[in-house]
Amino acid sequence: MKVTIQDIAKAANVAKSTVSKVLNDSPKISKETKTRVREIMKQMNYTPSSIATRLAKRSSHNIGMLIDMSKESEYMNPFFFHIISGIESVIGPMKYELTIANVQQNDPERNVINRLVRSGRIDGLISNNAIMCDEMVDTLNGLAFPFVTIGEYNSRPVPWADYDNAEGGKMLTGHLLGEGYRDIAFIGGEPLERIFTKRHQGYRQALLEAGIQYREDRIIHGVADENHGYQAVLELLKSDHPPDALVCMNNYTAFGALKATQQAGVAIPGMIGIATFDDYPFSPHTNPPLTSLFIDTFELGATAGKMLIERMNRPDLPFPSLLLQPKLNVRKSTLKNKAGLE
Amino acid sequence: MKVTIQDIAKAANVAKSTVSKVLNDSPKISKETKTRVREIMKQMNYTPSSIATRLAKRSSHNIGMLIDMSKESEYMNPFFFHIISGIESVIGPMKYELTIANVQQNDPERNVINRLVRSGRIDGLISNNAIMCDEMVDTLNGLAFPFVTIGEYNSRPVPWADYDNAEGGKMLTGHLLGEGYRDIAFIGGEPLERIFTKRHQGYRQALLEAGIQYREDRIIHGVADENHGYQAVLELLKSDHPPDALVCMNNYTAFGALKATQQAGVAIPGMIGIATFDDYPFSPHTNPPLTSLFIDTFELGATAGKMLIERMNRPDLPFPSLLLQPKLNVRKSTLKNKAGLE
DNA sequence: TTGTAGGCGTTATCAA
DNA sequence: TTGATAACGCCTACAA
Repeated sequence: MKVTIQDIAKAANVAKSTVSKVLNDSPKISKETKTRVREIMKQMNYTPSSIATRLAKRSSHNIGMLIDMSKESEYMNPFFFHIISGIESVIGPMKYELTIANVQQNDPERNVINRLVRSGRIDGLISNNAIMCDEMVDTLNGLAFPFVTIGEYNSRPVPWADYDNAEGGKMLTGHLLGEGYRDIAFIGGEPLERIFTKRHQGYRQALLEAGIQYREDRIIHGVADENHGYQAVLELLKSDHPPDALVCMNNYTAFGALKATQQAGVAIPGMIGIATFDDYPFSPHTNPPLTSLFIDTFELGATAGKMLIERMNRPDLPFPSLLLQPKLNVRKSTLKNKAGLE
Repeated sequence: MKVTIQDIAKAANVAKSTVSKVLNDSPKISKETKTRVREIMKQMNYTPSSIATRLAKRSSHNIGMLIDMSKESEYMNPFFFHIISGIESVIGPMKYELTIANVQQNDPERNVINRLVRSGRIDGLISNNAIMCDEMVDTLNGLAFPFVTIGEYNSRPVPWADYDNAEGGKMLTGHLLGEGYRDIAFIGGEPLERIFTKRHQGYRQALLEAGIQYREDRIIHGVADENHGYQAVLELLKSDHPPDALVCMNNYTAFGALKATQQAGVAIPGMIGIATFDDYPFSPHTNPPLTSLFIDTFELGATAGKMLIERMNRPDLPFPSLLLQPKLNVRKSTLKNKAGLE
């Protein structure tokens, strides 16, 4: 069978409490005993049972990450690996584990809480803000259970980490303005989406600062996918006075926009500039390459991880929130001034 | 504090062993007691400690998934979410958890084994074959520990699930031949890579079956990334008799190939056909859209999950292995016969 | 510096 | 049908 602390104790001729102290490198144990016991542990290939340790220590040393397989996939998919890696990069060295749990869409949310939190399976929780809901937040806070949201969350006191979407909207729009575009449409996103609101806000502010009239009819709401991008832009280009630039909610929207534009025979970036949120790995590979807003999702994960650990250590501190800065990757699709040069 | 089985027992005026039996729905407990105890559990908001349960049951009810943040990211990135989702879709309903662990590259591999396996943290393991190595396999098998590899593994007895890369090679090459291409180069992949070997084998067989001479100099080895694809194809196109079609190791290679081809002013698919392994989400969005080989990575994950569970239940059965079939998504980049039609 | 005894929250084995 | 009691494998006083 598995070798236990008892076996080691017997083999070393000491009490198991002594072995335990060696395990935890207690200063009360003599150097000699330590080395001797360790030697034996090595010989017998002993690894302490983490489950027993956890039971005794009353801590699972485990962090949970919520995903929604059914719904989030399109949004999370390209970032998931990096986010996970980021989280793992900070909690791994601290000997924490990462447990991934799927949260059913219509399943009463409490289940996750019971399954993960109340059962003591995890000591802390990281979740996408799209999965989180007020009810869950209240339960979690009621339990004084540490958690962090990836993505801004405002309707409740929640610690979160996010990229500065408003600033991102400003950056994209500002860049387009700087290139000389003047009539910029915003494609994709539903009015009530948290993420849309922020991005749109930045867009609007950039216009304001440039002294350009904000036009409600330049905001084309809709699902942020290729099809909507395509349809929306097709429509726009048919109008009498089409915009001369587009800010797209994400790369899929931008694909649709590219397709529609090319189909309509409108030159990019000469006649129209296209910029987009979310720098997917393939943004540089479209035709023309897409100017897009890069967010370091590894860093985002790492930040969320750090915040969570911090929160677990000092639950008394106020809810923190952290805004990371995106980075604009300028590519051909918006280089009006150099159009045709390359 | 947390409410325990003891508290419930007291409140219900029964022994904690009775409560335990209610928890496990033992047939030896009367209906009345069951409902009464359950009522109290609900009232007191009781959730059994999963750690204590596990200690008592000697099972972690937890499955480990190995990742290599440092190295695999490029390969795994686009598939990771789907693979995880697939695994979770089968183990989740069985109340298993999924723990993600990062395996350090140069770290003596044993550490993972100790940390995860010997410590009893997990009951089963799923790993990419690129992370697995013979030493680890031997240790795992020596421990009679159940595990499954995603990706074929042949140098040791290992249960694995994979897509049929040889068949994929045949499909891509066969499709090109069917379109009338005759001189097909294979771009990317190192001779010793397991995955290259298989894909190349299918490529070769397709040529054989079509009665076309296999030419060693049509195999352009190298890292499967954009840069190599670009350089390799640029070189090829400069030669006196360039190939009239390309099979690329992955989408990045294909990007490079596209770029080089366009730069050289060679028409796709009229003058040259380009097809690639791995249907990334952006394959349809290149210019022209890339014919590529789709693999259902959700299904791959699910299959690995099922195999692992099966293996944990009946460790006596011989090592299974499963080959899933890829699907060819034909797009414009290889439609020689319809070139210019669209 | 080491050992003894009890506890962590369940389950499992017997008795009752 | 229920209840004591001893595991499970480790940790933590407290005692020696």
